[in-house]
Amino acid sequence: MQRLLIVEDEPALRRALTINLRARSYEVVPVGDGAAALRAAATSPPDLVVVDLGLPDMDGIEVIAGLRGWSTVPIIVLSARDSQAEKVRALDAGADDYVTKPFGMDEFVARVRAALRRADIPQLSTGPVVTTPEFTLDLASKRAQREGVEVKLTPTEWHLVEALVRHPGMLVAGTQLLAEVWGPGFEKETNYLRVYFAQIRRKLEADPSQPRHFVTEPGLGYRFEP
Amino acid sequence: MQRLLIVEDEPALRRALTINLRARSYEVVPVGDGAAALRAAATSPPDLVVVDLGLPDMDGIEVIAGLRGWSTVPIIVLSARDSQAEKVRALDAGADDYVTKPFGMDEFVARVRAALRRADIPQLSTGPVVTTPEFTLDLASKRAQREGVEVKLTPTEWHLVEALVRHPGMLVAGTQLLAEVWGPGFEKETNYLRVYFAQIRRKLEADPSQPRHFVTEPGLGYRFEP
DNA sequence: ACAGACCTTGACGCGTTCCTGACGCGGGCG
DNA sequence: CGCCCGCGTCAGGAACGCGTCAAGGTCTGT
Repeated sequence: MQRLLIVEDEPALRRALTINLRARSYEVVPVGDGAAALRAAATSPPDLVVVDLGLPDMDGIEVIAGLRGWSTVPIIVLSARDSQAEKVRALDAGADDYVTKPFGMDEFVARVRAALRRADIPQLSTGPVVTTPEFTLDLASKRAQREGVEVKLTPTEWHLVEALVRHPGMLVAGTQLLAEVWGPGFEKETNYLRVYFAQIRRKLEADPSQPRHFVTEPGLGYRFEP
Repeated sequence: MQRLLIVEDEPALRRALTINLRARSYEVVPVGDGAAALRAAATSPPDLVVVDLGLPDMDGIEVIAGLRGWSTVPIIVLSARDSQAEKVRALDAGADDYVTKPFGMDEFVARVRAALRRADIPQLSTGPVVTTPEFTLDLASKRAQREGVEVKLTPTEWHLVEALVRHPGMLVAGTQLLAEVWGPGFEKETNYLRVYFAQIRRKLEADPSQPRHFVTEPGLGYRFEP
């Protein structure tokens, strides 16, 4: 989860921002003045900072400068002032975006997403990883290992595993898997499923003849047990 | 000098942007429609793209999507439409900033500066120097050495190495590499990858027939192992 | 104009993957 | 009790992807 630092002195707006961002499952650290903001950023670095220009204790520009001295965290500025000079000052001080009050919450959150996305590009993404006691699957980087040793899966095996693992614990009909992996029109080729699940089990399950994670529900479909 | 691609159909505004940005000593490539924009971006990649949402030949969102398929270049959107839904759509399609017309030139240029600055921040996880037990790559100064001795890579080889090394340990699809290095439309030319990876391995790997760092995952893509 | 480096393109051999059919097994049903 | 359907297993042939090599074409610097 990504942590956002909100620097806003007006309690009503601070509360509104906090609630809205938490609702989108960000971790939010709300503070009310610049000194607290710099302190919070230093102790536990956030992934993005939202700062109001009109703070009681110090100018928002100073907060930006204080952060930029040692951090490249994305900064979004909030301000009631709409003058060009003010925007230029904030952006050139190191802000990444400038939003004028009043603003729409949807737009604001979209700008937060954009800023996080831009900053995250170099990050070594820990993509969706599926873990069981016996093997782990990294769907993003297409890595699979069973009891520590790397296992190689073929393209169709990956495709089939993904289609099933996407719904953990759920029962997925064979026709649905066939349509997703081989395309519409292959719903009758249940042979494929038998052959490929046999290979997948041989590579990933401890006892391929008695699968514990890639389970067949006779007559219904298949299920992945985490 | 940094090159900016301006996509704006209205001649007056296109001219005004070009003049103002050239006055700040940017190199400006002005085009009038989306097709020309994608063509220009593919032939000589810009450092930043400014795109108007209201284009004669295609929706600006399509231009953004077309660029984002293979490039992470910063994109600033211009639009006369002020609706939140429109802004969210553009930002989520991959735009970095959204400026509503009419806008002040000073603010606009400041946003250009901010976007360029953000894109320029060196990638934290993979610094400009990549090191493995057998060879070292300095992406910034385009120098490579294997076991101490200098090795020369051609421009295309560098481009391909960069595209892959940017995601260490991750699997990168062949089509993605082709689009990034040769441009969109070359996704089918898998020959290029085989030829160039053979050359790269011959120059950098200890045993080119059994590569340890530039690994190919049959049917899936390629992977760089640090 | 010439030589060299670089990029593109095609052909060939090899290994792997995918598809297909056949066989055996076990449970449900008449 | 015997039949049938669904599932797991196995093996062989076709098709595909990859590595390698070599030749032609383009561009650059001399």
